[in-house]
Amino acid sequence: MPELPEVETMVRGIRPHVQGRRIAEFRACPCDCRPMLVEPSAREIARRVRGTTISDVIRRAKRVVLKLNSGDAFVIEPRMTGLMLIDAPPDPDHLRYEWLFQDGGPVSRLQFWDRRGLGTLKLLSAEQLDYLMGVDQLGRDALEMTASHWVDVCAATSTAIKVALLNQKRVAGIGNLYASEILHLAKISPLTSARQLKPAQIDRMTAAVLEVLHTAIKYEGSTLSDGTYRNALNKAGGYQNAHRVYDREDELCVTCSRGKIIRVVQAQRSTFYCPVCQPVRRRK
DNA sequence: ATTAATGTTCAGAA
DNA sequence: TTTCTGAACATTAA
Repeated sequence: MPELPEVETMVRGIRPHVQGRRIAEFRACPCDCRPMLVEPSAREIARRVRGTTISDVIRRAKRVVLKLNSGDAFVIEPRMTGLMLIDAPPDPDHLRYEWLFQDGGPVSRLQFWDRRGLGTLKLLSAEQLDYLMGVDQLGRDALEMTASHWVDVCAATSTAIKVALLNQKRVAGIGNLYASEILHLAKISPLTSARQLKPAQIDRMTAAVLEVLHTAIKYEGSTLSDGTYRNALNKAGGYQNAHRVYDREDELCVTCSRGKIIRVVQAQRSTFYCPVCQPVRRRK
């Protein structure tokens, strides 16, 4: 489920291990497991990156970017179940691609694991990366959003605010889990039309986005009951214990202690909220 | 034993 | 133009 906090955790976790390292080899999973979207071909990528050095590791929305001193950059989208791991124990079922570093010392590895195989890996030129970094293809990063930016985003659509938060062209980085958490903290009904949000609500949402995402990063993301998500050292995150509404249907609301958390479906995704704290119509 | 659900993204239809 | 639907895949729960 990597959303912004999980991808940020991946980036912070792998950076000290791979920044400045020379790529001895890039290769697809040696067991030739299920294919995954990769551009160009794995063989062509291997040819282009052999001997280059990873100059920087950054996050763009929910993607991991490995910048190379050649100007090219790897862009990895974990999507549902992708992981970036450092020197992980062997797991031929989940390993998709790996980078080998030698640098004169013992071999160490960066690996991309993906249980479901929905993730993608691309090698982009500097020009292609510039395009990806702009706000045309992906919106402004959620951590960079000010109240004024949110006013613009909300004015631009009449869809439900929960659905708008998931649109990566409007704002980049928020996914299904954190959208529910943010709206509960902000005391906004997920069913409210984005355009109908009052200034006070937008202010609360602005603060809630930063509070929820920064706290989730501090706890190294959420590992759900299926245990899929892991940090770069293959350890589970801790933010799931702080979830206010996500996957807490029928539980008592932690804020008001009166409402029961309910689950509804919006845009074919589960939304969790407290009908007492997050009434559809604004109070007073 | 089938069906629904799960984190994300995008092509194609409405 | 914008918004909605289904598919990509693996695994688990009902």
